[in-house]
Amino acid sequence: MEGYPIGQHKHITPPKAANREQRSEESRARILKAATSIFAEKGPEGARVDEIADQAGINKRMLYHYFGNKENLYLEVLRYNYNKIYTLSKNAINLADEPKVNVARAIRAYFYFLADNEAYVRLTSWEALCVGRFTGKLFPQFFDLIELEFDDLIKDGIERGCIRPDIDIRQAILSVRALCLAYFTQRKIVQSLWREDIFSEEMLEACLQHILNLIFDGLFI
Amino acid sequence: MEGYPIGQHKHITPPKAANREQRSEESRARILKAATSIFAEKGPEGARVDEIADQAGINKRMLYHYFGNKENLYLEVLRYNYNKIYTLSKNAINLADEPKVNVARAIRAYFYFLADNEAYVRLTSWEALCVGRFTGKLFPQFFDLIELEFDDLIKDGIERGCIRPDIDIRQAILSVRALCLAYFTQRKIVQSLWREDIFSEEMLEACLQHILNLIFDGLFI
Amino acid sequence: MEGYPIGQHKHITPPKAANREQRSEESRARILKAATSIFAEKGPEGARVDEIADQAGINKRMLYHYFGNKENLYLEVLRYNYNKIYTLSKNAINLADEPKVNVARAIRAYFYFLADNEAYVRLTSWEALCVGRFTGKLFPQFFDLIELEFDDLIKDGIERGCIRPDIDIRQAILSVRALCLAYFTQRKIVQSLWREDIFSEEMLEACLQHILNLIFDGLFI
Amino acid sequence: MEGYPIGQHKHITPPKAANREQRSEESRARILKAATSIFAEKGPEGARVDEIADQAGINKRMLYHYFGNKENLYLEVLRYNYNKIYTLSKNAINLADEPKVNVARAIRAYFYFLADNEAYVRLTSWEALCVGRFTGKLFPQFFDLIELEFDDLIKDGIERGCIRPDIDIRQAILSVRALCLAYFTQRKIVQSLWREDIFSEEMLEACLQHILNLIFDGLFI
DNA sequence: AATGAATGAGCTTTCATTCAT
DNA sequence: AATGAATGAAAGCTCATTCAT
Repeated sequence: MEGYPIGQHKHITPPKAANREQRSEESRARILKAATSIFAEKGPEGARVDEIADQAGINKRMLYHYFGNKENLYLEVLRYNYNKIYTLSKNAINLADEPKVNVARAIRAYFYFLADNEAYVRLTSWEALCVGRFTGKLFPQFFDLIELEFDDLIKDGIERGCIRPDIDIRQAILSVRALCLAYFTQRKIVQSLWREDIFSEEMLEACLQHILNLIFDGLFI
Repeated sequence: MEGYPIGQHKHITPPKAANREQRSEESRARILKAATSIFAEKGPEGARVDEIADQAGINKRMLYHYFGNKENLYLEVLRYNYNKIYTLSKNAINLADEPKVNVARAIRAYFYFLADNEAYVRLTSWEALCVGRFTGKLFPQFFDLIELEFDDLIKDGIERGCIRPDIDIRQAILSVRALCLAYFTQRKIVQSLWREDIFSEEMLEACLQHILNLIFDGLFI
Repeated sequence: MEGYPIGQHKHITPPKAANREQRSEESRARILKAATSIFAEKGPEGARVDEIADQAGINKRMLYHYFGNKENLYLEVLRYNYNKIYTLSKNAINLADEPKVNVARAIRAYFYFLADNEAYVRLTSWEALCVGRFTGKLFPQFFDLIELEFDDLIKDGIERGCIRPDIDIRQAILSVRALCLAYFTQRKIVQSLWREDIFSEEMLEACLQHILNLIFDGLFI
Repeated sequence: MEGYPIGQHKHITPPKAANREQRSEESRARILKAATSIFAEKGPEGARVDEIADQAGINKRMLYHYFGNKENLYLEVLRYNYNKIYTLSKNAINLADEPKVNVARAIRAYFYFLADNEAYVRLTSWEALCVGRFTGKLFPQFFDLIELEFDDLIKDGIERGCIRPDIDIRQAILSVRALCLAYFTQRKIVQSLWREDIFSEEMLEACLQHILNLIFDGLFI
């Protein structure tokens, strides 16, 4: 629609084909983006194919051309969004650092990722609820990866004597995950209870500190 | 519901009206029960009125007679199920005991309530996601009530010097809630990761202990 | 519900039966009244049996007991309301008077009857439209009666030389009927066009005069 | 609808888009036609969407695609049919002619329009009855237009001394309308009373003459 | 005579998906 | 590659009517 950058449309040998491919890629991306926002907002059952097509600005038929059907599109949306967090967790850990530093950094990274990615937060929530009805088979795989990632870290912490040796790693991960997600899954409810703006820098940081304190020291003295 | 005044329940002539009313009440209850299970399972959008009527063993028309429409039925289901936890929380606290004991008892009660009431767990999850689309105005009220309940308890704990004075009560409640719920909202996913049966007595108790440890001491030494 | 008037329940030999009959008659009447107003307002298709029962303050089941079904109730309503006008037309004509006086009196009686009986006006309108779908076989009978009534009057007028001899009686009746009905069938539309209150005494009289002028002299000079 | 600019309609390559648009327009028209006949026959409440779709030979879904919902379709039907008469009334009056000629011509045009457009006759009747329940807001607008149209004509007649000066224009219009409509709204009833075929040329002309006589001279001598 | 509970058929409307170009 | 028109199955809801007391 915006046309080609001037002087570029002759560069690649079979221009039309390349162009087609490019536009095709663009369409796919637009669909995926629209689908992400709508599936996140309304869930796999509430989302309407028409609405997605509309928001993507493409013909509904193309959506079927690229993604087959609604369920498959939903799956693709999940895959697309889950990949984001995977790359994230990879960079958070550096075994050269102290365990506490690593854990704090990983939690911080995760927490702010969630703050920035409402769609991700909601998609995982929908999936947790729709397990068995609408896929729900994708997330466990990612959980496994994360467990793998943290496994070494926590074992290292236990060896170095700074993490309780009786910790169940899976439970620990689940707990951290739950603590971080809570603010964002309950976003609107929480917002209505708090007086302040939850998404202010200070508030987010305060929440994160609360979580870190809890992880490191518990609520009781 | 109010029953007969004591001493009268053996009178021979069964009042016809009462019988009618009783059957009506029974039907309402059957609908509510079926609706609870199906709304919990499939959410407000995924649930089908036909299915609810079928499962309740009544004619769909009666459902509309008693509850007006689907959304209102959903609301009634929420009300009905939320009331359960409200009465629960009322009985958990006894300010004569030590704060730690109170907190442990309240968390335990809450945790096992969740373990026993999958429907409740799922209903709150749906509501968190559907806020603004399908009601979502009911839960905050209950949250308020719980906050009120715990407020005194935690303040008492702070005064007695066994709870960190810098604790934000609302965050603390949110965290405890999140930690307990996590096992059950992620039920199926978790189940697929754990080898053992999550709902075995030992496993449940282990999970609860993990949460209590975390609350009392954190993960780190 | 209000009980029997004190001291009266022993007067008539089989008291209960008489009373029953009386209450039964009362119920029938209440149903008929409610049905009239609702059928008039919403037509045979728009009317709801529930609404009629509600407005009559009786159990829906009784309505079926007394009238069999909706269509039959509708028919009974028509019969009941058509009878009113029949008795009316009987008293309007007196062959001793001059034809012009008779006609004026008959039209006046008819016009004011319509003004007072919105239900009648609307019921005939519905029936005209629903002919073949919901009865519509009742009105023609009444039309016949009226024709009979007027026949003599107009023939008399023709003989006496004050009515055009080439008049088609049936057309004349139809025209008068149409002219009178127009104000009331178009009631709401007309009301929205006129500034004044259509149902004020003066306005009604003015309309009637217009019709009489038209009948006696036409619009043109 | 606007057709191709003259001289272009023989171009060979049939533009695909145009073809599509054409088919779409055709479907819309088919729906409108079927809806007209069924709404006219059974009224806004009695008409069934399924029946309309069937008669139009299209899938019910398209009906909703084009017209949104039943009520809106009904409105569109009214608009479509009311337009016919509007264009009619525009051409009937020519102030160069004598008032009597103009009035006779207008009435004649109107009368035969009604004879040819049973749907129009019935639609206005339904609307008069359903005012406030199903729209009923469209007709008054057209009445206003017609009033405007005739206003000059009748004022002219009064000035020239051939129309009674005390005539209320609105009443006159209402009366003429009522007289003409009567034959057709009461069509089936009338038919059952008359021996002859009402829609024979002679009969129609006789009815029209009766109306004109009434307007010009009244029934009485 | 009177009633509340119950029903099945049918209504309007919605949705994911496919056809034809 | 892209599109508007079309579809059938199913959803939520309503209604006249009957059952059981």
